[in-house]
Amino acid sequence: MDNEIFEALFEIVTFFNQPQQDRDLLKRAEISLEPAALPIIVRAGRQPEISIGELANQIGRNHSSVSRQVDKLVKAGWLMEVERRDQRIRRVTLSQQGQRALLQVKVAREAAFRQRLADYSDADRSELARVLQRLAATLNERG
Amino acid sequence: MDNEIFEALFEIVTFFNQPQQDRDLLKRAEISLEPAALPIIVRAGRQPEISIGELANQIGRNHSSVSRQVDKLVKAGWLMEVERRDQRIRRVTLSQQGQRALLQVKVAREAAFRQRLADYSDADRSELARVLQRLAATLNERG
DNA sequence: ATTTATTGGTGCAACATGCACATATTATAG
DNA sequence: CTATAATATGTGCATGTTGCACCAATAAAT
Repeated sequence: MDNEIFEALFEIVTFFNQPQQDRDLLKRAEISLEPAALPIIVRAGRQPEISIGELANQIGRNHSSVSRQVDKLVKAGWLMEVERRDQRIRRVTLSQQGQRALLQVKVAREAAFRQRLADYSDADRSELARVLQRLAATLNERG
Repeated sequence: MDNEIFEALFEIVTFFNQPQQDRDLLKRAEISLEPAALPIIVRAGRQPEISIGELANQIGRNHSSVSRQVDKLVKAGWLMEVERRDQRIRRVTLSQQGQRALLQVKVAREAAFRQRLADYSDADRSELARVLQRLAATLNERG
């Protein structure tokens, strides 16, 4: 049965992994943000004061690459650097502009998604919300 | 409530979007496949006889880039070219080797995922499977 | 038969990435 | 307290990937 759960999840995740959607989205929202930057923005939104190393680790790119991407995003005003307690660690947080951008991305994604749920009754939605929320919480435990 | 559904999905999708996992995975499975090639393999698995253009559109990269990636994957034996009915269109399908690789990736992802479900009872799993399968089917309707 | 549209391949310049190494800071050992 | 090790990031450089503009081949439309 875990197999079925996983198969379905694989389909769902694959469906959402369509950078083309994000491009159109960013264009429509008139946000001048390269799609390559989105993973950084998303993670900065989930985890304020995230460090270069944590970003690199989560996104799966070399820290040097992430460092240079973050340079750009800070310069462009999407991220803000936080005061350094440990001087080695550069931590960044979404700026207000960044938060607005992330929100717009979510809203646009949601709009595209909402259409697909047309056939769901209120009870269906309620169940879906409950099940997904638990799954999200489970996945985010620990690591 | 749709908002909550979407928030949870966003979290779940973000969790799975960790290329680092795929790297480790491919290494453990001893599959010499660059992570950049995975989206192509995955989509070829979902949609046999997929064309360069469809791949490019779904993955969000330029067709020229995809064309060159596909060159490599064919050369390396992961993909097979299908006989051309329309001579303009190059269609590819997973080779047996490619199918095995995709399966291994799924199995490895599943193993990492399964650990997280430790707290789910059989009933919980059953419900999760049912709800996710319906969602996956809903998302895959039409285009 | 001619024109138009579709599909994808190629040269080229720009950008992004990883590696190896350097630097700065903090933690640890003695 | 000092010396050493560990951590976190930044930089130069070589390599790889990407998109753009254009071209060639094929198919569809007029």
